[in-house]
Amino acid sequence: MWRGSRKTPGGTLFFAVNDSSGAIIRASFRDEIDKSFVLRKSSDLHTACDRYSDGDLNAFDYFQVEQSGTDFTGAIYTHMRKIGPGASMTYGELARTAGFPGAARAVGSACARNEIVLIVPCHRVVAAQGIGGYEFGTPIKEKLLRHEGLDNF
DNA sequence: GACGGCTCTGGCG
DNA sequence: CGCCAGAGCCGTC
Repeated sequence: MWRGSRKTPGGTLFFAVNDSSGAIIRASFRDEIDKSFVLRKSSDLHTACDRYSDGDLNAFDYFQVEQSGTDFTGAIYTHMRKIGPGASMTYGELARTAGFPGAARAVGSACARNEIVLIVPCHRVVAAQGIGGYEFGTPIKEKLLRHEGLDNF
């Protein structure tokens, strides 16, 4: 495992990657990565962050992710990654799309437990009435959405 | 049981 | 319209 960090429009993103699989296992706007992991200052993920910041909003598309969870959260995260940049979906819509109609609230919980922020774009999931909540504060969520071209929040 | 990044309805101004 | 209870709803711990 190795770790790294890079500045993004949402603040500094701290991440961890599994070197055997190459998959991202953690990404957060808080520095909560295991310090025993080797620190890397550059990688394709670092460059992807730079590209994303420069406007290449699909820069994370190719990256593999590994995240523990249940069948439910797995389905939610999978369908979450299908929400393209510049788009958004409500908690209820995502629930229905993933095959769990009526589970809007549970989707909120799944978003809150997402351990690979930004790459798994939980910030694109909004409430039916407004922007909805965010683990690191709605201002950051708003900045990200704005960066992706959604000014209506 | 209890608790969340929810949602819809109904009332009130 | 907008704002504020109230009451369901669903998966987790």
